[in-house]
Amino acid sequence: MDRKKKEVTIYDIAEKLNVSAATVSRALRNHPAVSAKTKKRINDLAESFGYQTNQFARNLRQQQTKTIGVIVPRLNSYFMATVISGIEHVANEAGYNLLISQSSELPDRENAIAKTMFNNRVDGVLVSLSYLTGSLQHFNRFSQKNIPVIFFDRTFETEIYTNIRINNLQAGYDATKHLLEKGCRRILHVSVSSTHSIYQERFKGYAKALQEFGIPLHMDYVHLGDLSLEAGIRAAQYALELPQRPDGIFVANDNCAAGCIIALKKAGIRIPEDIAIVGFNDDPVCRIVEPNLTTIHYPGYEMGKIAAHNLINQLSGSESLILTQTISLRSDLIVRQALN
Amino acid sequence: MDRKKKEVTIYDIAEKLNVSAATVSRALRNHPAVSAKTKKRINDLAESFGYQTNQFARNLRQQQTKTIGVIVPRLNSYFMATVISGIEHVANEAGYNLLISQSSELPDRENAIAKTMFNNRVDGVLVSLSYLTGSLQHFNRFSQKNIPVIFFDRTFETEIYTNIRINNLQAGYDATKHLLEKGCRRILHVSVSSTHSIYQERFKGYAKALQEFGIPLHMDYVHLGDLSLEAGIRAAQYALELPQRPDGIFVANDNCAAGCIIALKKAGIRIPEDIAIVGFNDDPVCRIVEPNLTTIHYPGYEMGKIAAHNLINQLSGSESLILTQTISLRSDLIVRQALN
DNA sequence: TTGTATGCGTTATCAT
DNA sequence: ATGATAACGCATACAA
Repeated sequence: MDRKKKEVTIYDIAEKLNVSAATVSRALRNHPAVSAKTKKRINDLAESFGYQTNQFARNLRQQQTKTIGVIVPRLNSYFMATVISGIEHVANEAGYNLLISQSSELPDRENAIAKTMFNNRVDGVLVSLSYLTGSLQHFNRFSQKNIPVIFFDRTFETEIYTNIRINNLQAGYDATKHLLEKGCRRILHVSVSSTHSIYQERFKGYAKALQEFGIPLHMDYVHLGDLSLEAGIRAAQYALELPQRPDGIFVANDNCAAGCIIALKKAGIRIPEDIAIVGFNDDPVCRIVEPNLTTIHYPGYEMGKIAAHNLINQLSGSESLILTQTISLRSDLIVRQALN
Repeated sequence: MDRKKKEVTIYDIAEKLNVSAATVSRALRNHPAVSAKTKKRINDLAESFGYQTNQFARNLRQQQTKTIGVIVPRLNSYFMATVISGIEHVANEAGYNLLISQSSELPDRENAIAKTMFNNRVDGVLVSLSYLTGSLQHFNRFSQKNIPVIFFDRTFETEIYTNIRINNLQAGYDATKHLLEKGCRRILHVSVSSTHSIYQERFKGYAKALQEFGIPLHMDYVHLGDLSLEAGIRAAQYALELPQRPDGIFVANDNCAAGCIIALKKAGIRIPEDIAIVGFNDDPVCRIVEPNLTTIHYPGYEMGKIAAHNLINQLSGSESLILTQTISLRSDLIVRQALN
């Protein structure tokens, strides 16, 4: 390894200044039990030496890494970028680093990432699950060592971890009710075949709204795909092939809704006059697609901040008992498709 | 720190098996100088103990982290997600971890991130710069310690680092020439006020195409913003206020181009009949906006793979000399707005 | 306020 | 093929 030069250590500084390494160590961390004068001498020399603390030695000694692992299904959505910004904001302030990885919606990748992060001794983990993750057992390794794991957005029913999400039932209800109030009576619900309750909750909200309006629930009016833009195009085809064409569609994701709109318009359907559409997330695409998409605003940035806060609290808390809970954030309907 | 249980170490295994820690260490790493029999005994016990190597101790000892830092301006673009996927693909295969951070286009954040990564002793760094980064001196700390840094996409002219980019001049030329061939004669160029040559190169390509067609270059026909969707809307207003309304616009980013299209259509302009538009990147938004956007396809995934490959080669290379170079990837025009 | 001594868990060197 | 030992750089308990 001839590439790396020798590092400057606290011993080098100590020797030069005729103090002990312990004092240097303390001074560098601004420990109160060091005189202002020595602190200054030490810090000045450290600066001029270009000294950098060796995090490994520190980690090894302190048994903690000041690193938080973040596992998300995909990095390429506006929503995720927003959540991560929120996480970064809080983590940086508290002096934590982030180790970010994407599972690409692959449960196996998710497992591999969890293992890697575990081996790298992250202090805690923030996770949004892939669609098809069927169990949480790959996170057992963390819980066994009392390493906190918090799930956000794509969560899974659990007793032992904290979940942070929005009230998906309410959101699904609001979205569907909006369509009903606009006069829609045959509402298609486009979602994903996922193991996560959040999609089931959105469906329940949909069902609840229908029920309130005395409209029977038909499973023909529930179409499952992968919520991609392409899936939206397929959903549109499905909608048009239905014996009774829908007059409203509630899509569980904006990009998918955009695909839907495009395909429907290509088929000569007028939006929202013939079919009104509501999406989910409040992605920038809502303002690009025409007509602009009515959607559920999802507080991604806040979710990220809250998730990080919560995790860091658990980390710094003296409590050995981790209190698990479900935190629910508010989400609101944003109306954009003017009808009538 | 009562949260953490005591870790299992190689000593625990050694003691139980009546061998030395050195042997355990070797066996765990599959070192040839350990008999198959002992290897098996050790690995079996390690498994049942739930042993995990302590990366810090290893890092401390080996003076390397097997971690690559990735600094990007923003995580919320399809393009970046694609590049990162490419990086991850290669890094994972080679056993490297990724430390990903976004500068949010803030040079100060970029500097802070670089510092943090440096302190965390990343083995190497992959960077796409923020718009306003004016110098590369915050990366000096890396070069001083012979830690390789590679820039991709948003690069800066440099003699000491490797740059990976597309041929922006050619791309700008292709985009503009396409408009010219479609009959446009007053072409507005919308870009960003950035310190990076990539935008200057695109501009040069634009200028070169104009020249070839014998059209004088007017700086009134170059509009600088921040390439956001909103900037696109502003650019559209600018275009409409020009004494001679443009009949073509070459925008250096798809999202911005989408904003442009939306605003122009709202003003009653027909696209591409009145004004034809070409974007840059081949973002999914190209297929959502109407009419679909003609653009430059940018090989993000390949760029990510090449960047990671190159870095890892430098890392594992026995060469102490790092050969800096500029790698140029091919990019192609994708025509979507059918005109005539 | 400062110093001494030790351990964190691993790996490399040198013996055996 | 295996073992003993030192070293990586830092932080802490304890002593002074």
